[in-house]
Amino acid sequence: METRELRYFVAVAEELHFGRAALRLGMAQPPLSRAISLLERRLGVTLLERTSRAVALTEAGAVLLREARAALEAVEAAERRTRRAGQPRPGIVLAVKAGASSELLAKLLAAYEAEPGAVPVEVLLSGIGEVERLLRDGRADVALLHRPFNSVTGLDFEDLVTESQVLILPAGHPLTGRDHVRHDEPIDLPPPRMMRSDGSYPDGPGPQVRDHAQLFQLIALGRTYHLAPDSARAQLREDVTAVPVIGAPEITTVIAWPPHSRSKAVADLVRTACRS
Amino acid sequence: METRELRYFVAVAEELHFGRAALRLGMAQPPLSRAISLLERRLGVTLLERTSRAVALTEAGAVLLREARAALEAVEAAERRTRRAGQPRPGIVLAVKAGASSELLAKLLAAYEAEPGAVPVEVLLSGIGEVERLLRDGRADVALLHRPFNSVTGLDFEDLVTESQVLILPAGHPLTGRDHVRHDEPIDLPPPRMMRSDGSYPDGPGPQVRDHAQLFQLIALGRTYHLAPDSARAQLREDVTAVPVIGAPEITTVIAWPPHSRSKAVADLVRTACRS
DNA sequence: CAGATTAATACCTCAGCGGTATCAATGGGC
DNA sequence: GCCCATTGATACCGCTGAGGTATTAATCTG
Repeated sequence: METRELRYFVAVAEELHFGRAALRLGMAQPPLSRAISLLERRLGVTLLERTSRAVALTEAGAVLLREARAALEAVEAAERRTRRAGQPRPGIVLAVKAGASSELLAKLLAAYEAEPGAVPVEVLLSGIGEVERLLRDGRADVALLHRPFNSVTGLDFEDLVTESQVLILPAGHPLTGRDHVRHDEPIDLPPPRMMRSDGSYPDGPGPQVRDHAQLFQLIALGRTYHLAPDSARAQLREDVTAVPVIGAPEITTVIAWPPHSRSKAVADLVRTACRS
Repeated sequence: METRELRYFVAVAEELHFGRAALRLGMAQPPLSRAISLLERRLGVTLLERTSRAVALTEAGAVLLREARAALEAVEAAERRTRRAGQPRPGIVLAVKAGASSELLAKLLAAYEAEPGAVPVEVLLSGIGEVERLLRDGRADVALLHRPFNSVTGLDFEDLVTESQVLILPAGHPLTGRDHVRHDEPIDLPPPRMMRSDGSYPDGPGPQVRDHAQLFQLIALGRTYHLAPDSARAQLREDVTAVPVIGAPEITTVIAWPPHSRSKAVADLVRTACRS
């Protein structure tokens, strides 16, 4: 199977419409139809159930959609990482969830840069829930993220620090008088609805949130709240307040990397991180 | 990048010889040379350092070799899993290290088959160190393996049972009189040299071993020893003996699966395994 | 220095990929 | 119930580009 075929199939499977998929791929509909049916013939499997009015995925088609996405990400990753490695002075890209502990990051970078053989580290501040994708598709080589919030599925990782959680509330909120809240206490604010990596938002009450700046703005305006690791207190704005939460699962900051890409630079950075 | 280009590059990078690589790919040498240099031009990166006598990988070439192998495995996995899913009665393939606990396996299979909606499970007994590869390239959907012996790098897994280790020795060996040995005690036999997945063997003393049957044969002959989980005692031959080891790391049998492929059947099997 | 080895270049052929025109099937509106 | 819009499939054509053969250029060896 060629990546071209996979790209075609993913487009059709996502659009469930040959015309729109062809448009998205910048080609005409007939060759796309032909390519898909050729793919089906070669695999010996029906991927799409089509009537002349509608297209639906078969069971096998759903499997291929999942697998093809993963495979295409791996190919993209190969391309990106090779391009980076070919640069005159290749560095590594460290993805960090915007809003993660900046002291930890600063300490890590300082410690690594003091290492012999350190290469330039480009820090990529990434949006909510985007870090895993960056690692998988090769835009980043290594990342700091938070368990259990971020999924480390398919990644290698080492624990760095474990912290308790704090509840971040508007200044002057009734709960800010308390010295702690229990994790199961009801809060009279709706939870934020964080943007997913595909740009959609979960359903429910509460404001839609695209990034951390917006989140804190909304907290300050009294529209929502947020749970964060304890270290976030150091970088809070004046108009929001943190209250420790007891009974909530602890948050572990981990350093993660894609399983097979253990370049020396990544290995060094990981080792440095684990020592400090 | 197309998978064809990746296959070409991997062949050249492994052979470090355009002629042999072309032979392996079933094509002539000139179009292969051209394809590789076109790939380099498109990536804007030199992948191979060639003189008219020899070919060597550049730094970037080494990166692409690693990444391309992973990407090609993902594409192969997509193809295999889709083919399987398109079968009239698609089942799942469970890879088990030959020599792993057969009681656990039997119990798991029995429990799963009693589940509503269970699909046929094909058990694939696989060689030493081969299980991870089977999962990654789509020949298996889920596997039983042993931490920390098998690496679960890039896989999702759940712990099943944890056991202590036993030392497996020829019947009549002096240590078999003892009721335990310490993990750091010297043994007057050489360790077995297990075949690696690429067919090579580690250096050192001790016999080369291809599979478990051969291993136990060699133990019975007094040529080597073996460390195994406690449950292995149930399936020992008459002519070998197990002695508990104390102080050694425990062996955990885990059920593992590739991170993104959570089909319902795999999820059911995993849930069943964790409950029992 | 001659010959062997090996990658690159020149040139040719044709498979197959994509485009346009059209058909066939289906569902909705009146 | 009939017509038309919608949508995927088919037919056919043109051209890009992948692969083959012949040859050259460069380098190592005896």
